[in-house]
Amino acid sequence: MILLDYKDRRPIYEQIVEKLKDLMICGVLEQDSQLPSVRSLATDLSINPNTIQRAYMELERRGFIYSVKGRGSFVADTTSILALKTSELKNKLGDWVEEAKRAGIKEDKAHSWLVEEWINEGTRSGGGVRE
Amino acid sequence: MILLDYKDRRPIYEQIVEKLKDLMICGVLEQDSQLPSVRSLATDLSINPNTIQRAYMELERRGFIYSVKGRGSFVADTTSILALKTSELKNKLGDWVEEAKRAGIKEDKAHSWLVEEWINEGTRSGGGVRE
Amino acid sequence: MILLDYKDRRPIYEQIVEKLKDLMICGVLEQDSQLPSVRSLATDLSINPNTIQRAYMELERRGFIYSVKGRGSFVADTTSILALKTSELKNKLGDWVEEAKRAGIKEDKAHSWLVEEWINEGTRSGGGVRE
Amino acid sequence: MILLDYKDRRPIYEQIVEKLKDLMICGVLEQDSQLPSVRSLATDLSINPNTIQRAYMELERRGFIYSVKGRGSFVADTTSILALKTSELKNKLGDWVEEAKRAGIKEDKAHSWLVEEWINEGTRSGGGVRE
DNA sequence: GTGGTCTAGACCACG
DNA sequence: GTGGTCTAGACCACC
Repeated sequence: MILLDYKDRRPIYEQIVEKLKDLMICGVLEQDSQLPSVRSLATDLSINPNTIQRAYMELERRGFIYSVKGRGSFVADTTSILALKTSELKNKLGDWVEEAKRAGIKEDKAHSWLVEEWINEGTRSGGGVRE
Repeated sequence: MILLDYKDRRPIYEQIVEKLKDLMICGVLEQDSQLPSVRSLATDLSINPNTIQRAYMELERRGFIYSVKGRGSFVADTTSILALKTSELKNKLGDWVEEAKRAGIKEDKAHSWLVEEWINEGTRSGGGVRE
Repeated sequence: MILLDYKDRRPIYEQIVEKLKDLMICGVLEQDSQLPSVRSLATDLSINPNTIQRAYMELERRGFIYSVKGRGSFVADTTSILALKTSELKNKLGDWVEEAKRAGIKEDKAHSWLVEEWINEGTRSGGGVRE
Repeated sequence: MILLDYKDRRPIYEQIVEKLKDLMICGVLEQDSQLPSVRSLATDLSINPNTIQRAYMELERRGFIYSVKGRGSFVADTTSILALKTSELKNKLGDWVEEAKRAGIKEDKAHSWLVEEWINEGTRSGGGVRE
């Protein structure tokens, strides 16, 4: 379900956080359903349980999951998860706009790029450009 | 000319790279004009010369500047610089689109956000999303 | 009669302790009336009997109930229960005051907050501060 | 500067977080001043550096400090720190009020307790009542 | 069995 | 030197 990329500069635990966040948003992981246990996911990915623990801690901090000692970790309210994600995305676009403006990009150019990129179905390698 | 933000999580050398890139794109630093020497910029910013060295190395690797041993570092062909920057920006937008699609954002929603964010003149603090 | 909140970080047995304490103070559970048996309450809440056992043990330790081997558990003297609860509350306020003082809060500020918070009827979500 | 209480049920890293937060609020640690390094504080308290690391991470997350790789950790903007702390305290008082209401405490009673507890100068043992 | 905390020691990126 | 990440293995609280 999760594939780690060791060439990626981002820490392992962050990759896990992002991937699980995506799975929750896409609806693969349903509300209040149980996540794999810290230990089992660790052995599945052949990494240390502490790394998973850290990822889960981060997800709980951001309100995506809730953990119950002795029982497990569970997916939080999915509607609020979607709201969180949407707000994140809008912020990211705002950052991009700011950068594009500084580089002298015009608004209509940006719109035409947006159209163009929207068509590209899975053309890119995946996971972000390391410029 | 350059202001460092130590609260920024990005490494210092990366901040310098970005800032110099911006200055070249905006036309403040003209083609073939000489960049400040490693040592002088280091003392100006009161940081370690190694850090400047690393920034210049990075800029040369990406094709934004060229260095001549014993003479200094110079701004590369600005048209190609602009092309590089433009391509970077487009890639970033592509990454964003991919992420937005995964989150179920519709294309017209994205366009309306783009319009909205384009209006916001300097509303955001600057430097990246602390999600 | 009791609703468990698995999202709450506090252990289940502690939630039960608190809830039963509240019910005794409010007078829903009268003095010397019998509490539900460990097994029946466990099946009602669909949790492990051990957890109920632990909650009852805790309540007896604190003097809120008394157990008779082979007969069941019973509500203790409600006046002393109220006294216990009152003393607990006063201690908690004392802790708060100490913390507020350290933070430089003035006494009249605290009083005005108290007035303000007293008006808020059920505004807060319940269960503790996620600071 | 920091005293750990191993009898305290709270984790070590949380004690450190609270203590440092207090020191920043009281003004002992001034804005932008450097905190002891992860390693030095660890040896000072004779605990593992990872524990300090976690405390610092938590403080950064909450906006009390900022960390720069290779340079150190520093006290964030103290005015916003005070605002954060004030909001936390008000929330805690709100929780207390809710509990007091449930226990049938009257508002004037609460005010008289507040006055009373405010007078008690350091009477209590320190650190919170384990009921 | 579960999550949570702590220790010990390693390696990396940064300055 | 600094902070940050990861591993390995231990112990605790809870269910």
